[in-house]
Amino acid sequence: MFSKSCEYGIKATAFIAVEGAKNNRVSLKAIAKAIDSPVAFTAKILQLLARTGIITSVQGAAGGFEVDQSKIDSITLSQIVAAIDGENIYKGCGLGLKACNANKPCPVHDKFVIIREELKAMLESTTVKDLALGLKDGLTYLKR
Amino acid sequence: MFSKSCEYGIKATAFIAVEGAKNNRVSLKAIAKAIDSPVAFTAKILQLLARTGIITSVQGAAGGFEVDQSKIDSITLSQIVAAIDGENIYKGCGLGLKACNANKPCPVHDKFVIIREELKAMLESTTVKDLALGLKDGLTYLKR
DNA sequence: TATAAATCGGATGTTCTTATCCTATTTAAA
DNA sequence: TTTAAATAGGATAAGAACATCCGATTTATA
Repeated sequence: MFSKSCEYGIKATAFIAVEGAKNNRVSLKAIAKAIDSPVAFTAKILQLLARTGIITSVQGAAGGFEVDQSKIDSITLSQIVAAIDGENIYKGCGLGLKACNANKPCPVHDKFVIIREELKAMLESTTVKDLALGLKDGLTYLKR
Repeated sequence: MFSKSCEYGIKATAFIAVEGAKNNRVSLKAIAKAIDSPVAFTAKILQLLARTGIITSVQGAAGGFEVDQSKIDSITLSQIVAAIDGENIYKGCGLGLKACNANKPCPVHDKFVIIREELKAMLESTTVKDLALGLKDGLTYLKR
């Protein structure tokens, strides 16, 4: 469904948010360990998320990554996915046709419209806070 | 959502079904032209679909591809997708975790279960006949 | 029976995603 | 002010997906 980059990005953001709630700034290494991802590759994704403003990076010794605690209610899964994979997952045609729309539908258009609308609604209504809540309480997991 | 191979496979099957309803056996070239896909690459996908039994291939002069008209009601989108992309789209975890399930859910598990169930239901309930109907009547399109 | 049209399938090439490596820069703290 | 710990980011490598090439095989038809 999502690219591996995107999966890492979602997990990383969730982890950073949880630790942030405990006032812990987390390092790249700690993130990669927590979400079981390759360190250097994860760095690229974190840089991208930082440039997009979804997370904040702090350079230098004792540096690391944070998510603005005042924003965890407004940053959505949709924004993370858009930053990494683009919006094609829930906007593009199910058969990859550029000209596909209600006026010139592909054979699966009507069937996919419903799914994609729901996917979009779900991504837009799920916040970083939502992701973090279960994690914080140990109800959900990030590994394997 | 699907791989490019899968998109070609779905389009090709739909096209073959429509022509089959008119008693036309279609060649690789004709298929690639109709669905605007690379010829040799499309050949591989058609071979795969033929091996899986979703379509039938006829070798030699005047050969080509067909779909058994008695099966167009029972062959589903789900089967085409499974043959080409596997079942991970609607079975796998949204974050790519192998151990993710209701007992050990990832942070997006509950949100995705609903979407994936609907996607699965949609793919399983959409038959080749469904795909072909709109095309036959010129209501849906395969190109661009 | 020879020919031409078609699929089959192995080998190879290209492009994109994923992953690694290494150096530069930043910054807290000794 | 030096050191060490950390992110930034360019360069490169490995792997998978996408695509092409070409010879082998099959088969209808002239």
